[in-house]
Amino acid sequence: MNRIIVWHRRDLRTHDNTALSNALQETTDILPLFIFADDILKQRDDFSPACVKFMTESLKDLSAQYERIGGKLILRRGFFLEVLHEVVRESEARAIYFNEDYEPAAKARDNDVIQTFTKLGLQVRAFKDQALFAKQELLTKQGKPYTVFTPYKKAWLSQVHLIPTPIPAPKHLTTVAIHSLPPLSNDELGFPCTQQLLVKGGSTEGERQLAQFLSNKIHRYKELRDFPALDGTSLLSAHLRFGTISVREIVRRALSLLEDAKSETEKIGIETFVSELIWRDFYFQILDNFPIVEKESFQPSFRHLQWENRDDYFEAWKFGRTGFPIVDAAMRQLNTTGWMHNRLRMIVASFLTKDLLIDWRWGERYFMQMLVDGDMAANNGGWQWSASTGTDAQPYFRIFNPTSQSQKFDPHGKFIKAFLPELRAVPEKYIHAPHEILQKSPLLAREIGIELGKDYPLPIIDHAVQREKALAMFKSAK
DNA sequence: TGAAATGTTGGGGCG
DNA sequence: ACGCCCCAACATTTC
Repeated sequence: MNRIIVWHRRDLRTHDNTALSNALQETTDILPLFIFADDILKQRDDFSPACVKFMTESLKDLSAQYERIGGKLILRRGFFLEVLHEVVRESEARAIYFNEDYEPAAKARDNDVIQTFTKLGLQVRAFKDQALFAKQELLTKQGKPYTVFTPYKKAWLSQVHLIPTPIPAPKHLTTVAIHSLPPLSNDELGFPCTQQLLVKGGSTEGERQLAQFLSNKIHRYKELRDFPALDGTSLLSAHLRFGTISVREIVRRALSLLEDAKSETEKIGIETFVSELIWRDFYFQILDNFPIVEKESFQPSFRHLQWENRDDYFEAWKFGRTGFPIVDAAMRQLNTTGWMHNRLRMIVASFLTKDLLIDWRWGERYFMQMLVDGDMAANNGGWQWSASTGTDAQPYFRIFNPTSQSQKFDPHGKFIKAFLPELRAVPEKYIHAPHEILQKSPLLAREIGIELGKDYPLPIIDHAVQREKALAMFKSAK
């Protein structure tokens, strides 16, 4: 019997899937498996309904892909090890193949699986798939993992020729008939989702999104990506999170566009986008090589910062009631759509940590509970960067001014007004700091019919004051 | 992948 | 004509 279980986790596609294509080199008798894992669903509070929704949509698409080529995706629910035991017994498979993961809990689980089933005589193999370079493939001259992005990026680019050519989806395989659950919904999984997601799951959708980005948007990526009112970003984050697209495929196509780029801006657009993918690899290898970052600041000197951690400020931040329009609009975008523009993620993270003086881990967890693309490595890396506690973090004294960030990146308040309808009548001049209407033009407030402090909150803090407090907090920790 | 504070320069008003 | 002051614009330093 030459039957291989291909255990899907965050690689919900059949094309250019390393574990699957390796299995197919040995047999066409494939048992594609996905486990709705109680290990995760029951015990973690950092997995979002939005993620679950994207995942279930992606599983439907994956299921259809397998059916098209003669196979069948087997869905099961339970604890990982128990389900794997069942499936191994029922299918009489000789091997389990999967794509490796870099989160501490997942690594522990996978080691467990390798140990357990190797002992039972199965062949268990883990493949690199979600990253282009991972683990310790790129090391400094001293033989240590990189902790600074720029030299990491240089090393990454010098090895770019090693990235394997993507493998097309298989044409045919067969799956033995064993029991499979019907696709489960958000409600059935205990994660009811009320958000209106901007992106749909599934690799069919991922490919569509990618094609659109590469043909229409990547050329102006550098110019437009910082403006949340514009559609300048790739919107591929959730697809990358669940592996509904192959990152190798993205890089290969981006680089081939680079070869025949006509203008300098076009080149820079493509390079900037690839650079973002390098950040993604960078944070995978940080989490893998320095797993302490999951729980603690990377910088030892910043592990005992005296955060104020005021609950009332945290609530105001979460629900977009801080009185800083750009922050509030951003948080409402997150709450209602499960996604937030990258520039805004930096603004709200700086605001939470350096204006509200709240521990970055509170924000990190809230993002994981709300984001459709929540990925531990990237989310943790981003938060630690913003909080100045991480590898290659911004210096602690680099503190965003929420109002000037707003003026710079949402100059007409178009994004703000899209998510804060109560401010629609506020003129451009005041949209970034509406409370100034009270001091500078009290008549205007009546004219536009808005009562500040009631219809929209007054600023809950004074940026200049909080900035000084943040500087003092960091200085005393040093 | 900042912002604020401080320093420098140069033009224009003015005695 | 000249020095002085003011201040905007820009540059540099500091947090």
